[in-house]
Amino acid sequence: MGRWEPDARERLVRAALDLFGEQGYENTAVAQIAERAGLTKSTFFRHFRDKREVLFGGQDVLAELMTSAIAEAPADALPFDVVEAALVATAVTFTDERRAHGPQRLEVIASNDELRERAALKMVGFAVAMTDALKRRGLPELEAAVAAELGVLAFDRAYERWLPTGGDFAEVARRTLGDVRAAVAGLESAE
Amino acid sequence: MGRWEPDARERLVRAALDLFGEQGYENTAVAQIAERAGLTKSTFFRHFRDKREVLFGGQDVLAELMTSAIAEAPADALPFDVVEAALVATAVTFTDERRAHGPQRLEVIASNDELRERAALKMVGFAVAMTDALKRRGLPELEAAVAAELGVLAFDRAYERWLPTGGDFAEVARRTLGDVRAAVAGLESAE
DNA sequence: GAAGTGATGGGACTTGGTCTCATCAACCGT
DNA sequence: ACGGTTGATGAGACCAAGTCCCATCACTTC
Repeated sequence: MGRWEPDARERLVRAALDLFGEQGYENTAVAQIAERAGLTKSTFFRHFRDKREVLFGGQDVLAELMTSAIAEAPADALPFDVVEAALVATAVTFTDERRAHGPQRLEVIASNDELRERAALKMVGFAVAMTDALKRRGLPELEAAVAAELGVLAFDRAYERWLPTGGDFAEVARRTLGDVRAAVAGLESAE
Repeated sequence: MGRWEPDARERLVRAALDLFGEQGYENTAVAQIAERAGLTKSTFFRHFRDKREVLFGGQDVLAELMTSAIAEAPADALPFDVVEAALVATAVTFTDERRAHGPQRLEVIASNDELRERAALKMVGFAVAMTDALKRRGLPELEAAVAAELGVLAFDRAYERWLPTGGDFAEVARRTLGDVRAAVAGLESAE
């Protein structure tokens, strides 16, 4: 594996994050990101499908962790507990290093339509992955979809809770999913 | 309001749908769509923010219908009933003419990543709109979000149910939301 | 040391999208 | 009827995203 400087991909991510913060996403050209990373436009697109993707690395790993956890959950576990296992399984990826550039990343995403769009697609991807995994356990299709959708909602909120404080993501995820469950119960019972 | 031929916007939509069907979305250039509609690229982008948007007209109207219905629902209505009112309120837009090019539209969207992305964003838009409207009624934030998310799920499925058969969308929406409610209840009670 | 492999550089090319200016049809008031 | 205004369109320059192809270089292996 011939290389000049190592970690081209990570260097691109850092350069992108910095430049987006300095000048905004739209005012930053891909060529400029590559240049700051000591690379070229060609190499950038060899590492990322498009300009947006540089902010969404590793989402496929998350989906994989979720589906594995769902597949391996005890056969008699209740749907919500299976979903909880899926969220907890992603905790290994929520490292301190990831937390470091988290807020900056969220800010950039919030500032731009294209990026919000990509974020939405990633969430849908999680929902689809979890739905399929739940169906494979024999859960009826609609129940699987509902459970997955609520799981993604909880995951999203858990991330936002975890970012400022840090700590154990698994714990935050469990608590957040518990809140969602309570909210569901609240909807069912008349007020 | 000076014009040469009327209905430029609709002509663009028709031309786009036809060309996408014939050659695929990616193999169709905006200039080509405009040409078939007897217009130019400039005019296309005056009517649509980007190439994708030509397939997603009127989504803002839907969001508006939903939020209005939620705001005007009886003060003592239960959350799920408010959401039901929101879905039912959109029925006026589901005309036979819209049903005509529905399948073609769905097929094109399914064929392309960019378009699935845009579709996902539109759904998120609905969810946000409904969440806000529900919060304005005094519903706790998380309950509002959960109710909205489930409403969007039902809306999505109702549309796919309605497309092949046609008929009264309001009826389909009510039935679909009922199914979602039942699924939620199924998740809560042990199996 | 020669051949092979994998990542990179470089540049041509297409197309989406923006911007600016000119044009033309309809409308309006006198 | 006539000139001015308005609003939609045409035309073309321009930039950046993304694709493609081929040359190049570092590192490995035999």
